[in-house]
Amino acid sequence: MTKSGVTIGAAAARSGCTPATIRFYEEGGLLPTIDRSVGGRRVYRRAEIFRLVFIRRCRDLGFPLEQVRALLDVMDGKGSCGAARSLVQAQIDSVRAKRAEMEALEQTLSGLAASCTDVCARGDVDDCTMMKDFAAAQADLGP
Amino acid sequence: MTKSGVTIGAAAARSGCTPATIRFYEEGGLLPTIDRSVGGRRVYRRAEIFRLVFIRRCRDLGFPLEQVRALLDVMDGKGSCGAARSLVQAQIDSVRAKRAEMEALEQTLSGLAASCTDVCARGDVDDCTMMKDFAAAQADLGP
DNA sequence: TCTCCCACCTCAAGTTACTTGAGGAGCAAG
DNA sequence: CTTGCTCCTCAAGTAACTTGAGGTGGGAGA
Repeated sequence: MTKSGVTIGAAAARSGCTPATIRFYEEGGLLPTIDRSVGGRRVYRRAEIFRLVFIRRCRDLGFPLEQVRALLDVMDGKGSCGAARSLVQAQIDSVRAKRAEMEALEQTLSGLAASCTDVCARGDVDDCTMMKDFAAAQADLGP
Repeated sequence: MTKSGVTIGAAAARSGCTPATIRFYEEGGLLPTIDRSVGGRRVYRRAEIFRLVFIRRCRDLGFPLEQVRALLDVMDGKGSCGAARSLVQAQIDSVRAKRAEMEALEQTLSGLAASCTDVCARGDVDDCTMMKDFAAAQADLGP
């Protein structure tokens, strides 16, 4: 039962990151310095892979790397639970705002497409109501 | 009634872009070559400002510049209405997918925050259920 | 054992859509 | 005529990676 380690490829497969991304994270200090094999290859153990999965999950949840760094600090005991909670709350707010924006976009775009589908019989640009609607939202341009 | 033109600052104010962004668009070919005053300053007229507003609106709707370019081609008569329609449809799909993703994120994050708020009395990391939950989603890491 | 090829290594540059900064010049007001 | 704002160009910086060039290592098949 030696501390068996795996190559960057295996770590990538297990964490859902690409090898290049993993190296990038290491360079950015999100991972500790990784041990190397005799041949100079990186050797990943459980703890590192866990950390990679954690990072990956945070990224999936939309956290920017800087905040992932802060969350890792919390995980490492270098920060308070409250700090993590407020990061998460901020992220919730941000996601909620983005979701609302997406809903509005979906509405607007659907409207554009619908007007086109209804009115434009052929593919003639001059008659395309959609392009007109695109422009219609454009308020006064001044003199 | 000469063709009165405005400076880049005024064009920026009217279009909602910044001067730097406008120059960037010009360099990227989204705008035609802009006339210059005697002193070498860019002079914007109605058509250009209209174009800027159009670009701005497309960007607000989430279109990447490459697709904005395609939509501008349509507006310029260099593309079919059908082409524009399929771009818009693709954008709708993309926005819809993103919105769904945002909803899921909101759920997940809210769950994390709630578990923390319920259980964690103080700001002690060791007791923070949230950080545990972050980790909990992490499946088997292999040997 | 030899050879092959894939996975790995480093370093540099490219991507998107801009933003920021340095260094210099026009232009209108006081 | 001097201030100070806006403008000019060119270069570099940003997030979060990805891609590519050029070179090494190591396990598998012949």
